[in-house]
Amino acid sequence: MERAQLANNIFSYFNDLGGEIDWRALTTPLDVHVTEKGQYLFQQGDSAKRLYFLHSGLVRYVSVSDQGKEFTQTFAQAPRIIGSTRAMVTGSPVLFGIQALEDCVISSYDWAEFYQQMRHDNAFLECYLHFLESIFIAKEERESTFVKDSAERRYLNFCQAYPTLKERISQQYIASYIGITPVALSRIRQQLKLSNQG
Amino acid sequence: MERAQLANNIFSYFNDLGGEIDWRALTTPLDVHVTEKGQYLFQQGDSAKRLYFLHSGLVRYVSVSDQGKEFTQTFAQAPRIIGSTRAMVTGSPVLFGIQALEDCVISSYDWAEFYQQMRHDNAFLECYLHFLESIFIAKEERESTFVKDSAERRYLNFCQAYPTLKERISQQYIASYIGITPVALSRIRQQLKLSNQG
DNA sequence: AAATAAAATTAACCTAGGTTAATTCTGTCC
DNA sequence: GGACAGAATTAACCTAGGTTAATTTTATTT
Repeated sequence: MERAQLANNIFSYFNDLGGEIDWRALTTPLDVHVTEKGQYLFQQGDSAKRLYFLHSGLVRYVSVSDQGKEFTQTFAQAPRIIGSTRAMVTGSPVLFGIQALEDCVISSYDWAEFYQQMRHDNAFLECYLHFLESIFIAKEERESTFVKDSAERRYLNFCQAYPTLKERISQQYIASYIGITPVALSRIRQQLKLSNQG
Repeated sequence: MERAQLANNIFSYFNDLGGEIDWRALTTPLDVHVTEKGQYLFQQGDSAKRLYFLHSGLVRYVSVSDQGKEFTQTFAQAPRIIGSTRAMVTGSPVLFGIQALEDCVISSYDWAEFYQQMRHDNAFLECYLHFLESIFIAKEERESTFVKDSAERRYLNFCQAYPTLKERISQQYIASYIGITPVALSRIRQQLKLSNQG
């Protein structure tokens, strides 16, 4: 894909958030990354002060606990902004890695430069604001499902919310997304199968 | 407290998020609410399309599961913006109630009007954007603690992060904030006492 | 198609935290 | 200061999900 084409993907993604953004102020060069299935765009602990955009493919945000257990925070499908708001804003190391679950085309801008150039555009600020609102709402819903629902409910919710993802993602990652072990997920699926047969 | 004084509290809170906001565009009238200890500002399921500001006091965001169990999402201390971003943005009923843990003075603006009047001010957008970034980051950290840490760790984290809150809040609410029962929290405290004595 | 590796299932056992209920402690109201 | 209510503790028992390990299924590679 051409660089100009990639940039256009990003521009129209932002515009679709509800604005008429004037992109002429943007002169920051765009980087292109091709990440193969299984590989990491960046690892937990890295510095990741860039705004990434997933043009094609599928990734997961993985964070690893002190005890070495992997936990999937999010799945993200193209086309979408990806990356760590926290790392971009605070400059601190990322709390999760981004792993490609399928071959991906990803591009990126340096966030500080991007924001410096675009912050004077009202339409841009409004779009970015809507983006932040949407990811906040998603996190809030996720928080609620973790505390209120059983693992079985969380699995059913996932299947209902992401019927297509369910087919593209291996079960171990679904388990790590709903916060249980693959063994427990298998058990739950077994029980569901039995109870559905009546 | 005078209405003008209350409005100034809100203005300077926003300004402190890093901007020079021109508030002259704002003509929306401000409402004043006085909420006594134990009372609710609004209940889960209500429509809450206002931007609330907590001038004094302490509240918790409470959501109740289908099985009738209470869960505390957040504690918020004055001075702070409170309310539901989700309800303001989507217009859907709130997923949590706000309960006063101490007597509170709260004021509010209709969000849609407020935003309509202020959205043309770049400095305002930037400040609100920083606010959204900060609440998103807080949620992300909370998500991570829920999945990675044991209840004991979560309790210790809470005590370290909010040493003063710990004294002001009854244990049952701390338990519901870290996602366990009061009985379990009591057990954990007991174990900590024992292990600290060596 | 055979060989290998990775993923999913199943079973046996274990543990953190839930549940219920009795008991003590801490207010706060008259 | 006595009486009552709500909060916290403790104990006994229960359950969802973790752990380990053996077995089968499914994907990859040659």
